Amino acid sequence: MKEFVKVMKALSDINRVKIVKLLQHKMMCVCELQTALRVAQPTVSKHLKVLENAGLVVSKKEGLWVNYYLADGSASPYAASILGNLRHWLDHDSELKEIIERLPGIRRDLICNV
Amino acid sequence: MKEFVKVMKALSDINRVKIVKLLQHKMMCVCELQTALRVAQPTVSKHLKVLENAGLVVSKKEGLWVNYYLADGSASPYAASILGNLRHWLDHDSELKEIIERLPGIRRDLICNV
DNA sequence: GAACTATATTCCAAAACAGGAATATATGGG
DNA sequence: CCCATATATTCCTGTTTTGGAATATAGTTC
Repeated sequence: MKEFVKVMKALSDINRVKIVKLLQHKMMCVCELQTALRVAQPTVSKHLKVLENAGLVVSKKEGLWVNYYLADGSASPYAASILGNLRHWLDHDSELKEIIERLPGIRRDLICNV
Repeated sequence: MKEFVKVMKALSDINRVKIVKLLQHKMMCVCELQTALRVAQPTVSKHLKVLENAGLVVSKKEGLWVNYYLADGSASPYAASILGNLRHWLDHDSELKEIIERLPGIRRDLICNV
């Protein structure tokens, strides 16, 4: 029950849903997500923590960056199921489409000083 | 997006999830749910409003009572899908099982002065 | 229509939540 | 070791959410 509610809670914030939908396209680091969502860096970090805790995303530290990926669902059957649904849900959301269009230009090598 | 988040928000409260799971067994009125959940009557009414607004339950006024049923999902594809999953999810939750056991004894004709 | 009753609404207090500024942590390069 | 940088954490503030007490509403019965 608690696990289920945790997944629901994680997806009951618009920015966190956006993050999940963005990660469907490619793995992203915090600074890329920050640019995509136009919010402060700590805000993104905290949302990612909630999502990871619910088993919806996973992180992999790679050098100075932390890359975030969609979870495979093995951590939570609820997360797995909703992630499956979200693969086709919300694809026509205008707010989301606007971000997806900007996505190709959002690259860490342009945001950071690589 | 807003519709999806609304469904997630509706199911991100433990008492509301309990209500959905209880309605899988039978339609119930407010006073029966109140007894089942052991919370105040306005609390139940408000939770039901949130669930109905998300397309997860429907209400039918019948005399002095208002009966609540699981929605058929026609109001929201997100609600429909999650309701489908919830049909088998959480069946082994202990907190929920405790309520289900009490369920046969929770009848409006015993609670109210019919 | 007056009394009763099941439910909804309003109002309030406590708790949880979201966002950003400031700060801490950790990794890489000199 | 020191500096720069990407991310995490802490702290604070404003907002939302939850729950119950009090009240309003609507339907039933007499």
